[in-house]
Amino acid sequence: MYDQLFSYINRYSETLLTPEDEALIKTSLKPASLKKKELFLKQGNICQFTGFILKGAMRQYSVDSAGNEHIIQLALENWWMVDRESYLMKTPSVYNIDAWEDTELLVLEADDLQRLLEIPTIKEMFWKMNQSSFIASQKRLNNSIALPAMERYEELIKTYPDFIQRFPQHIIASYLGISKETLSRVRNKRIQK
Amino acid sequence: MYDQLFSYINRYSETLLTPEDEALIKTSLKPASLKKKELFLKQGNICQFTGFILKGAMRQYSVDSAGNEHIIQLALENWWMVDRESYLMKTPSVYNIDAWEDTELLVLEADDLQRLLEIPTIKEMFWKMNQSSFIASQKRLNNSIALPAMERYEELIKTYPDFIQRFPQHIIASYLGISKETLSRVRNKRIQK
DNA sequence: CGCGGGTTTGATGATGCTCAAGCCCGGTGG
DNA sequence: CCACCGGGCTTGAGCATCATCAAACCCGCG
Repeated sequence: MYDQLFSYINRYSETLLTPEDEALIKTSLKPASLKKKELFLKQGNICQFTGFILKGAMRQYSVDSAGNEHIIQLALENWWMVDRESYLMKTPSVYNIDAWEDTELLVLEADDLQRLLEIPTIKEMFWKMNQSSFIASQKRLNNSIALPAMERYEELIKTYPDFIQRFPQHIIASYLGISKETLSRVRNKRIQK
Repeated sequence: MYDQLFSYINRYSETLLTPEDEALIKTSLKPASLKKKELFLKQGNICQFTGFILKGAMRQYSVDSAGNEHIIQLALENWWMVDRESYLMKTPSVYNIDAWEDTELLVLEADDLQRLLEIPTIKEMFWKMNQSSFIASQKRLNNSIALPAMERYEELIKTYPDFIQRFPQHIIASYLGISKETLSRVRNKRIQK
């Protein structure tokens, strides 16, 4: 179960984990599981855990005043899921996080994270993860202000083809910031070509 | 000149910079200046520097196939400006970065950054900066898919009131992902209330 | 067989864009 | 001192994109 995490970490870092590192990781990250639609984080609560997805699919989303969901982030196996702001600042979150499929996780409390960051290999992994999260977020932002619906969809297919397989279209639509009807029509037009 | 940077760093970290740290910083970050509209990074080039703004105002933007500019990021005094992806991966950038006002900077090459990161205080500062960059970017993304034009403008006024003072409206409009005409009309409606 | 979740299709309308014109204002040069 | 110019802002008309609402369809499952 932990091997999946270890090999993930080793892939992101120059120096491999020592057995002692692995032992510390095992005591810090605890197994958890979520049924489909079960909440991992509820709007208004403080995000207690960072989750590493072993198996399954999750969503992070906000709910606006009209009750519409807006998908901020989707995540599959070997992704980290957390509301960083709430987790780090211990402030109430404006987002919900839930499971879209039955999901197996390893979860990490904020205090334990601090201990883990003593391990250089771990620190390096999180460092790189932060970098790439920011870069990805900035790209998506650029797409969302610079590209029309159709091209945003094209981009998504190129960048995260798995999402299309694993999430229904109305989720994908929300992730792209368009309505499910518009996405449906966009897909029709694509096929015509 | 460097004092401004030192006090910025000290504000972001628990432990203060030592005189040796400061000496290393001085040899790593070099003064530079840009005239209004002068490019700091040109689309297609590799981003060579991270810039710390001592005085002035900068923009980072993409240009779409129709020739329209889309503002990805605005920055004022005590902000860092860089295309992280290009800078770190040494890949050609899809963005332009230029000065909107005459600007004084301290610039840092990627290799020198690695040396600086040996200093724990510096590492901690960049760590926190990465975190908050990501959080800010995610918030802005959420706004851009969840909120209509008017509310996005309200958010901007709350979050970065300085931007409104320092940048003309057509820049603000582009930052919000709307046309300058729409922003103009939005502002009219606001005043009516 | 009926139900629930998901997708499609059509009609209608809001939001925001484009294009074009005019205005305002602070230079700059005659 | 005035004319003109450029950059920025505003306003209006027409239009494209996309959202909303409603209905129908599809299909896997109890």
